[in-house]
Amino acid sequence: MRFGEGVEWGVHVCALLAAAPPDRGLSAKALAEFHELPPAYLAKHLQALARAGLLTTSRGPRGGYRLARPAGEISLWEVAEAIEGSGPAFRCTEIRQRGPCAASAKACIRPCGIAAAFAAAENAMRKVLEKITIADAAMQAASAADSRQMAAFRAWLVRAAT
Amino acid sequence: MRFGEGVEWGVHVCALLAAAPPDRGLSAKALAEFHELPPAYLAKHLQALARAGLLTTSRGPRGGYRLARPAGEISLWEVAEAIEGSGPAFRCTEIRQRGPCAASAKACIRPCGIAAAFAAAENAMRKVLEKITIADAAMQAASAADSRQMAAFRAWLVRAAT
DNA sequence: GCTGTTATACTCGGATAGAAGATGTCCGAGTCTTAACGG
DNA sequence: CCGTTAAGACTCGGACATCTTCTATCCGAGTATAACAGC
Repeated sequence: MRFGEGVEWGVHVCALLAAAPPDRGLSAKALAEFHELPPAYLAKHLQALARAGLLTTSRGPRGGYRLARPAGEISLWEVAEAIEGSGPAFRCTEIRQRGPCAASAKACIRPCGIAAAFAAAENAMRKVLEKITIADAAMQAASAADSRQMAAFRAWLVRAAT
Repeated sequence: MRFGEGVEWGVHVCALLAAAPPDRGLSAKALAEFHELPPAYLAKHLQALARAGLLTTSRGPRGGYRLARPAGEISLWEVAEAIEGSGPAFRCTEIRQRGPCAASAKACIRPCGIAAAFAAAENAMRKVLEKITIADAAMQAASAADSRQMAAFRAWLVRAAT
């Protein structure tokens, strides 16, 4: 059970976009450069975020990505789901209905208890991630940075927005 | 983010072993037959469970697997971890330390806020799964079964223990 | 000087390879059973 | 009739293929920009 690498990238990128001026998009190339990520592959995940409605895109020169909603209204769960897909983590294949002692189909109207347990666990995880927003992540990152890093960040922003 | 198929198999198999007589092991072949699972592949997961100390093995004729502990002391989390591995679901690669605005190593003594958020979410899921035991799963399965299925199960048990 | 047009460069978007992990299968090592054999 | 022993069959254990998913990359489609020519 593991999250793909793209989830980490997606959250960091969204936090970066939250700190950028909202009237101006950041290109995939700039976003990749900021974290030294492979530009083409990051672009793939950015497309997934755009398809999910978390980012809006502008093409052409001075185009790029920006947050589709205020950062406080985008949860970490939405980002993870946009990149990883929306299926449940535990997929019950109903093996109780197979084999020599198969349960009758009538008895299987209620979901399998094991699947229900994992679904409850996944819900608990989802609830935590739904309560944490991109704004929270950006705030934490900003508070952890010293003045030197903040100055470097501002300088990078104006350069990336050229 | 998803659990492998082996986790489902492992939990079902452990629940089955919980219902079997504790003085007598069940072979991998019998366990596979019960759910119509590929025997060789299920054996692989059974080995993982044995390595993790959840099952004990006996070789030779009339050998097989049995629970190493009472079913009420084996949690679903332990089963999942034994099969999937113990690493964290979200692995922070510290991309904040890379790029033109890299955070200083000194500022990174405290863990990344994003990684902490995902770790908290994973802990929430783990806590739920730690509270649910194999005994609970076996009980639910038994209560969902009708009398016909219970009779078939008992008949299968004596045949598998031949 | 202003406006319309056109060429350009920059951006996203989906289609296309490669690597890693999960899935599935096989045969050898080990051991308990069992039955034959000798005492 | 009993103890010993050796063969046999059954079991687990790890090494060996196959396949899906994740990772990584490239080139074409589309658009705002900016230069340029005409008025």
